[in-house]
Amino acid sequence: VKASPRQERAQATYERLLDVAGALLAEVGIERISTNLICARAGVTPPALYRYFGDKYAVLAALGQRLMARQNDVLEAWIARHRGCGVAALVDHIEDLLRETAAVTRAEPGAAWTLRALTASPQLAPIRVESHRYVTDRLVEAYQAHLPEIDRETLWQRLRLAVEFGFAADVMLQEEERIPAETVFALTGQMLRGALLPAA
Amino acid sequence: VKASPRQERAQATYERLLDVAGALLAEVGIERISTNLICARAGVTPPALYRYFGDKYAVLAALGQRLMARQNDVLEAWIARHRGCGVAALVDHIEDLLRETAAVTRAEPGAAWTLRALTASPQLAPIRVESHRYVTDRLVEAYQAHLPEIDRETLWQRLRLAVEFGFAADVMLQEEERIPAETVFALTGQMLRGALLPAA
DNA sequence: TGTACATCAGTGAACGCGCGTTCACTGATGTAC
DNA sequence: TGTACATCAGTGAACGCGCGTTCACTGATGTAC
Repeated sequence: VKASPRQERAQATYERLLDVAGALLAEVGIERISTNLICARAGVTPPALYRYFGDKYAVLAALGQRLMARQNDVLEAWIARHRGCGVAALVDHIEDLLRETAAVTRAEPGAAWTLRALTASPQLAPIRVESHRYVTDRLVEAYQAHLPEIDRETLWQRLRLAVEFGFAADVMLQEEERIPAETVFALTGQMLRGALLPAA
Repeated sequence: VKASPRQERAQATYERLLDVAGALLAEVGIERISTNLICARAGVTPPALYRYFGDKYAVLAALGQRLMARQNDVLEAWIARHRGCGVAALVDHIEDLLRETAAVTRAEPGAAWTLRALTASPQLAPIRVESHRYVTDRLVEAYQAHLPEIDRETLWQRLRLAVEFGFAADVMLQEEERIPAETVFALTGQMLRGALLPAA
């Protein structure tokens, strides 16, 4: 039964703790990050952290959820933008979605490492899987509206894999500087279209 | 300056330490695994571990390298099998490569988690990137032989992304039971072909 | 084939340190009258 | 507008535990003659 931040100062502390946690994931990794380290960097004492988070994993979970929520906002906006334009628009503008999602990841220093940590920890992995499934559901919804004749499960599977690859590309961006970001978007978009068009 | 195992017993101990480390990565994750825990599970005392490994990361690095070496063996065999058959064979049999690589991952209990840990730790990530680049180089070599007219860098970038997605699919296999393995292979193969054929 | 010695492969026990977490408390902010 | 009180947001200091790692040593295996 943890408190949620009610006052402005508290809200700032809460967000700062998450920001610091993300930065530390990038610096020392999930295997070396610690609550004491997060607190020290954030300029608060440990009990301040435990006021808002039940334990260490709750911090990382909240960090991951905050990041994925921001990415989902991008997704919702993208879907809303192309929903009325037929399935061709949804397929043609995949690159936009990749680019905008990548912008969210790039904006936060430790975002890519947060996503990686979310994959690597057995304790956190379900959070990521759940989010990817949610994203897939929303995409299925958007596509199915224009393609009532397609088997829903088939569409789900194709989009689920597309989501996985989309995030894989996102996370690879900063890691492989031998491929320009725009090339990654273009190639990934091309691949995903290849998997979606036969269904469409 | 660490010893390498010379006698049979030592070799067995060395391999057992890596096996246990992989299993523990799956059970407790990279953020909770410890040398003491590995040793206890392997039935040896800590100095036995430090006889062969300089520190904790050396264990995980060796584990990752052993796994990726096994996957690379599969790759070499696959390339050798299709090298003489023209580029169509290389493109058509991508699913075989995915299937055989996945078999290696499935054979070892913690293999998928080893790959995830290798991505999530800033200390270990370079090992994985290097291996993926190596795999890409070998593939470029194989493809380029049949396609001398293609820009080598373009080919490299396409294959690099294909490698990333191949491993992403591999790691997703056990995590997303809503997609059958064969469907993952088929869809992934289809996507990768989509990115390779325009170049070919 | 047997023995002496060198090398290899471990054990037993502990070290200092930082971990995750908690207790009892103080200071800051909001609210009622 | 000022004061009394409730609630919120932190601090200071420490806890026990397991971490990564090491020292000095013993037991097992290989080798030379």
